[in-house]
Amino acid sequence: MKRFNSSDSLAAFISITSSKEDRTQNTNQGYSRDFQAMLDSLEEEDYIEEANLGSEKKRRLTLHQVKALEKNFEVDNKLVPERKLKLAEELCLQPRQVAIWFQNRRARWKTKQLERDYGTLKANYEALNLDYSNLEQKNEALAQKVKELKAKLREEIVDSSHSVKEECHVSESDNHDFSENKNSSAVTKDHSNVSSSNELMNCFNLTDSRAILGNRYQVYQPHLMKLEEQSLFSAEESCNFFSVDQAPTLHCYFPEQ
DNA sequence: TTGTGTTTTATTGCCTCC
DNA sequence: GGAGGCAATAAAACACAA
Repeated sequence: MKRFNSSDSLAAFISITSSKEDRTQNTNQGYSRDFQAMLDSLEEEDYIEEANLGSEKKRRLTLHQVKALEKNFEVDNKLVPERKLKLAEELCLQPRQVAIWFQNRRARWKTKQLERDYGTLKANYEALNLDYSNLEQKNEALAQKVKELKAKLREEIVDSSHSVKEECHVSESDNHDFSENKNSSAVTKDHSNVSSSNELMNCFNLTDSRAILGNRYQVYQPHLMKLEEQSLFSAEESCNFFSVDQAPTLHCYFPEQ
């Protein structure tokens, strides 16, 4: 527990009188010598009276004292006992007053530092928030674009499916002999009937959407199923219709192989 | 002049370190 | 256990609008 001792009162009195000196220096310039003396005596009476009454009224430090303390605080915000005593002596203050001033000054500095940190964090948060909003907008735009492209792709698939059906119907009537006259050995794996296969492939000369479609086989599989369902061709015959990567042949395409 | 909000000085109680 | 730091708080001093 820290308590004042008897020397503190004396130091307080010294502090008070020194404050008076500074104050008169600061405020009473420009008066006549007599008037100045009168003011000095009046103020001295006041201070002595206060001191005699044991008044413990707070007295603000003079500008000179505060400036000196601030300067020392900038050098080091902690006080070692030697520096405290030296400062107290230089500024006509109690060592305790110097210690208290530094303590309060540290508290003020800490508060300011917290405010600065808060400001920095707030600025960082706002910048980050802005970045996030921008990214979110870009993300939404990209999602919209993907949606549009998917819709477009669907349309193209539907269109091509219709055209395949129509073309196949036409082919069925035109090449009726092909499907009827052939027997199981008509289409052989030696690919002898190249010309007719070319014709057939022409029927399926689909719009080359290779640029759009990544995996043609998968994409066109439903069409293949429809063709099979309609019994337009045998399973073997329907093979390889969409293998546009190769020269049009009647090679069967077996994904397992 | 006065009420009110802010700043500064000082106290108190607790904690840590040597 | 004493010295010193810190947080919380009191109280005086100060600033300022009405």
